[in-house]
Amino acid sequence: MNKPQKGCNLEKCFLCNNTVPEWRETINLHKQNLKFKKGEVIFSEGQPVTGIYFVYSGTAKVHKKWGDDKELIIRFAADGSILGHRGLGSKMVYGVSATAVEPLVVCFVDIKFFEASLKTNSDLCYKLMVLFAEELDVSERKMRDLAHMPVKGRVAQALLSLEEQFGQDTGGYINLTLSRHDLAAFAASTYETVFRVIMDLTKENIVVVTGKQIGINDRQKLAALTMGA
Amino acid sequence: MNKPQKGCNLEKCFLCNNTVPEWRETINLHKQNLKFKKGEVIFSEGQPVTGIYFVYSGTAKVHKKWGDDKELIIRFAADGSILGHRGLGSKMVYGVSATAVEPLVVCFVDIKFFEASLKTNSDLCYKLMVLFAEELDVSERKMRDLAHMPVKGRVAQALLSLEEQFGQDTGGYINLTLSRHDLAAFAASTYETVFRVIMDLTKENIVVVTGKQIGINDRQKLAALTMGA
DNA sequence: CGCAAGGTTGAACCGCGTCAAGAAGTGTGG
DNA sequence: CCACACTTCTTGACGCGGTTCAACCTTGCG
Repeated sequence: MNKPQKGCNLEKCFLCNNTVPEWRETINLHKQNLKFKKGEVIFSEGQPVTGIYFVYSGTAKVHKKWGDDKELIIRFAADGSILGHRGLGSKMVYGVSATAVEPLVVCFVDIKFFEASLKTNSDLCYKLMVLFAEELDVSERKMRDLAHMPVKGRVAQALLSLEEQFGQDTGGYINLTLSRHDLAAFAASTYETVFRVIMDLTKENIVVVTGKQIGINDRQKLAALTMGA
Repeated sequence: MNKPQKGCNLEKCFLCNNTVPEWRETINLHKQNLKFKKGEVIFSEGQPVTGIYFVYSGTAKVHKKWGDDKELIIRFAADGSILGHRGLGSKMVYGVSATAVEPLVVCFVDIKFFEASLKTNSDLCYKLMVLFAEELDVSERKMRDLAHMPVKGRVAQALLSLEEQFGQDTGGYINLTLSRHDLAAFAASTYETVFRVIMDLTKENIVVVTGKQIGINDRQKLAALTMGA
């Protein structure tokens, strides 16, 4: 058994986790652990693809720009998530950006090596393919929501999915502190509108707000706002 | 060389095309050619997954419902496209519906057999994975467009992508006759609004309309409407 | 203490979805 | 071949949801 793994936490690494033990030593030769501070950019839309990242700890937002001052947050990547996997395929250019929203530790794997791993390790490839299928499913649901769901529903949906992904802290608040700007970008709306919606939800006792923390009181009612599907 | 292939057009079949020749006979045992008339449903959102479809000829829309009277068309599947591949993954339920918009001939492959093929044929699996990566890229771009692009831009985008996918007929019109309702659902808007936008574009000499046919005159100006990215 | 950055609120504007109603096609049966 | 019903097209008016702008009010920080 090869020891330190350069700090790699096997359970959280899609690559390590889906390959035979004999490969791990080789993998470690091609891995690189990286840290990012809050706000730091991991990679940017339009950049040539260099590799793929596995999140060990912290959180990153995956986002896409519109013009100079608008963005849409596609998803958040936390423990165990993969970043930059859309760099596969033909174009070899990142289609999205990734930025740390909480201090982030990732494992970087060179794209060439990752591609080679996929081609030789069919189980890894299959798992990744299934992951893609699931992400596509989510993505298409979101498209429909964006097209037809009013803002209040989108905010509700955003809060629910954040709680589902990050759980709650000891106070019952969603265990991710997000700037209101990010929340707006995630709900595909504007700062002011999201502010007003959250205020509404507070008055209706559906959510509780303390500073930047948001907690969900009435999941039932929140979910009702997302109906129509 | 095994002959008829039950009518399978190898060049257009992702499965046949990405597997070794020795497999083809086996594949043919698990294949089934099916025809659908315009308007017929291939599969529906929420149905359990039975298999995967390869389009030989004709066109289908892939769409998702919102409430009872609204839908969003995610994409169109034509020659060589795959339908129902999102049925992979864990849920085993179609997340979208597929409906023929032009008389359709498809090849149906049982999901169990397809999964087995993917697991034994790593090249096939890799190709599908790359296909997913590309679809995800498109899907995420569309999400951003839905969030930030005004209707006129989305119609422009819709027309450009339709022309790119289907080419033009002898008269220079987009080689797919689409009901205005479908066009609206594709541009994620309403019948009336799309009507007005198309009228605008006609007045500006950017597009030409004859009956249901739509032709693009000025790709430059259309593309300009989609800018902001 | 003062300035900057973000939070809070009001008001105006406007894109576009909705409704309604008439015109123009399309089909069907007598 | 016409009468009738029915769908699709076309256009106008209206109003709501949500973005935008701008002002004022906090809070943190050097």
